[in-house]
Amino acid sequence: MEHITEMLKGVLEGCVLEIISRGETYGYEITQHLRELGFTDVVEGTVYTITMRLEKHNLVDIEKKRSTVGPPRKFYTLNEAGKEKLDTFWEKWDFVSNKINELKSKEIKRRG
Amino acid sequence: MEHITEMLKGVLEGCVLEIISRGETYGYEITQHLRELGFTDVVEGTVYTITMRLEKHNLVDIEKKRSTVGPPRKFYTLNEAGKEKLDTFWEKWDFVSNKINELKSKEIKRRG
DNA sequence: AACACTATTCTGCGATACTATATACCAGTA
DNA sequence: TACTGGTATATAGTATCGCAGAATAGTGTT
Repeated sequence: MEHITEMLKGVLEGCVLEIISRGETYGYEITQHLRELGFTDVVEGTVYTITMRLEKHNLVDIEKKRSTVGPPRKFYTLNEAGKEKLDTFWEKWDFVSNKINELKSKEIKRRG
Repeated sequence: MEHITEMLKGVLEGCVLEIISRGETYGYEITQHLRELGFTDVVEGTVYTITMRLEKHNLVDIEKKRSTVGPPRKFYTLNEAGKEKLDTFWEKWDFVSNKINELKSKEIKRRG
């Protein structure tokens, strides 16, 4: 699926939070998870801007570890604030997606 | 529900297209529909920028009609291009929302 | 050395929704 | 007449977010 850029706004960060919540991981690996999920066009730069934002907002803890296959990796884990942010994200997601599916399936009340 | 601004990016236009597809309507009324749907914080200005975009992209036909309760209304109907855009929107929505719900519910494959 | 692969970092851009405001039209009321 | 409130379009400016594209940096292989 292509050209879903705009539709990903506001949800990609939530997806990254969710992925990090499953266990410590780093940017490059997050990108691969997203691609496997089906968001095949996501590139490293995009994920980088998100992880940078998570750092800036103090939602993650960071640990740098050496790798045998390349430069050091920055491993992320969610801290308490990050977990709260993730919970809030899913609440918003449920709300918005329910409303949109409602619109998709239901008749609209028309005024006289 | 508040602060869902970013999550609405990319879907609000689709919602407006869907609302117009149900029958000719105008900006102010579209805003009210969205508010009734649950997007209570959507304001006229936001919808206006969307309808202007639809006009610019030639997705709607326009008819100006007088009103007994205020200034003239600009009624919109979807043209063929608009209907195609709407179909594409729902395809993208189904794709994205399925993927995200998948992420929400499933385990992630972890590599060794 | 040269190359391939992994991985992070950086910067500027375009698209979108929001804020705030201005303008205009009409009805009802004092 | 003047005022108020609801209806309705229009516009300028701002912030956020994902993307494109490239640079940089380690490590192992040839």
